Amino acid sequence: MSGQAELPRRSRCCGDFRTEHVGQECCVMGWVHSYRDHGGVIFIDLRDRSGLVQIVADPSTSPGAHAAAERVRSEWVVAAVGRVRPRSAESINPKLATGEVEIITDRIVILTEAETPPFPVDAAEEMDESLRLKWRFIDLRRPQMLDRLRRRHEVVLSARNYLSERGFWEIETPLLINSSPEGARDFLVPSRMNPGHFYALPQSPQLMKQTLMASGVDRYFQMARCLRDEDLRADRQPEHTQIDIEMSFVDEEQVLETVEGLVRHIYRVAKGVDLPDPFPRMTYAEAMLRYGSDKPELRFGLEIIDVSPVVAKSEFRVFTETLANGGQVRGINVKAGACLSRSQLDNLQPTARELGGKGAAYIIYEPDGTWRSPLLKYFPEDVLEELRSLLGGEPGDLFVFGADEPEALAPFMGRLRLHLAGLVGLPGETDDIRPLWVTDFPVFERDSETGGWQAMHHPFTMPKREFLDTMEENPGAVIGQLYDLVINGAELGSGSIRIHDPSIQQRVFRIVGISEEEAERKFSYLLRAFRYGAPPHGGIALGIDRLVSQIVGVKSIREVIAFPKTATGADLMMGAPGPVDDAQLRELHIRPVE
RNA sequence: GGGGCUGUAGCUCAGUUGGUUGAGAGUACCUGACUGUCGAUCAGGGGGUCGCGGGUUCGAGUCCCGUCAGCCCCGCCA
Repeated sequence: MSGQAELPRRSRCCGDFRTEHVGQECCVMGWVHSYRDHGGVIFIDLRDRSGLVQIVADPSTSPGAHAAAERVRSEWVVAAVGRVRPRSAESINPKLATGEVEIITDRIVILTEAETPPFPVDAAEEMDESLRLKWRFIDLRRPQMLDRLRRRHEVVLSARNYLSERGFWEIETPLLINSSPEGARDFLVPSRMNPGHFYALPQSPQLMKQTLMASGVDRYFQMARCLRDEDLRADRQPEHTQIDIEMSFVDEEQVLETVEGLVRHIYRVAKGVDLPDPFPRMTYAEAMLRYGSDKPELRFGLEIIDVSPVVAKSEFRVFTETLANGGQVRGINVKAGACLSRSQLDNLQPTARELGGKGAAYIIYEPDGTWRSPLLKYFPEDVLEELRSLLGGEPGDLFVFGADEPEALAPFMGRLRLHLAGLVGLPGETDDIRPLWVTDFPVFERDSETGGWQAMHHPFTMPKREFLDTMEENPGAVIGQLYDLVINGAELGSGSIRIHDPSIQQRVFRIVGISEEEAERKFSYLLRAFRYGAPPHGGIALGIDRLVSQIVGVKSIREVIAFPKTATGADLMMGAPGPVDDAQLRELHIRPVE
């Protein structure tokens, strides 16, 4: 009877049986993946996380096992005791790793019966994601999903090993901390014992890990949960995990070397590939000019090129007037883009506006060497030729242009580049992995609302030495010791060398408009710690969810998180967030507004 | 806060300009048959608030408005 028989001892996982085990007595346990009842002999494919193995129940030799096998249904949990035997040549199943053997059972123990699952575990087609999330425990049974969990484990384990071997200590920092109003919106946790006071869940352990450096920890890491109450995306969840790293007595170069080594190690262990050594580097300024993004996708070209001097010689008013007003015109050579359909070309204009541009113009260099474009009448032949030369045009290419003031043009061209790449099928199916350090980020940027200066990364970023004397004069020009790790167009990590000198810190706070009282209130313990002797230090945080989703080749980080949330922040399996009792609220001194 | 896409048996989907389909297919499920299958096969059966609400119409799965849910994007995410 279900759940009552004495549990036999499992001898091996289902997927591990091979011809070398033939003749062995064995006991396997798992879920009934499928069964084939031939009236006489019954076959059961038994599944655990290692794979499938075929169990055979023969009524002529084991009527008891056969009777149990007759009752069995999909996803029941059973144990089968028997013996490994080779399959006959005709019945070998090359699709199964265990396909050369099978287990002839003389005893089947039904461990648990199961309701019919809401969707099949071996579903060929993709299910609706909300269904998968509601029944996540079934969804995770799918071999593909278990494999992703395993690979995530391998990423985390390999990171732990690598860092530990290099003297990093894994240290946990609190989840209940104080709120700091700038940056992302905090998740708040009311304090029962302190009416009207709240904890916040950490957006990152930033201040705490820097404090650990002041404590002399020297090298720290943590698999850190980070929580932000902001809107979700395919690559953003309200809680995500970072490999959080901080090192003392190092400069930028040493941090980059360490992190590169770590990331190469992870890819070697979890994906079996060797990444370039060293990673290529590009400054922020160059990335914005050539790729229109601070996270360039390098798996294809389609670089952005300034064509202002050339198109200035055309009579196309949109271009010439933009140039006259201090703007620029930049172009992209979409290799082999002349094959785009008429409707795709017509859609460029509205699409460009959706991407935040003023518009997009195009010129086609036909395979036969002739030109085609609505703009042809404005472009003399020699200007076209000059354009072609500048853009490296070959027959069959498509040139697409945008015009605007430089600050708006760069990000627009970046989005346009990715859109155009998609139209011609780039990057396509490829094993290419293109890591990149983007360095030399500005420390300060204009606040779009107030117009004042704010920290681009965070206010603890150390400006490069050459800007230290003069940073108040032109904050916008100050480059920081700031670096992002980008792989295939995704930002996988971000870090910096931090300010450890209280006087520099004070000046930076002044530039971003944080008063001494405010700084003392928000960052009290860190600033206090630094007054008592802080080492030079820096670090980085790598997003594990993004890293793993890239390693296993999925678009959304939800595919590599066991229990992720929907775009509205709901957990469909557990039904969170949900209402709470009035009594709970009273205890926390909270009353709903309304 | 805004834009786009999707919503029809347990699951994946089809469903023509609104009317012969009193809502279909495959699969899953249930019953029966079958001793070598591995997407088993064969026969039979049960199963639907067409996301929800309102409207237009003689008539709505189909058209209109609203709403809910999921997905993608913008804003947001130091």
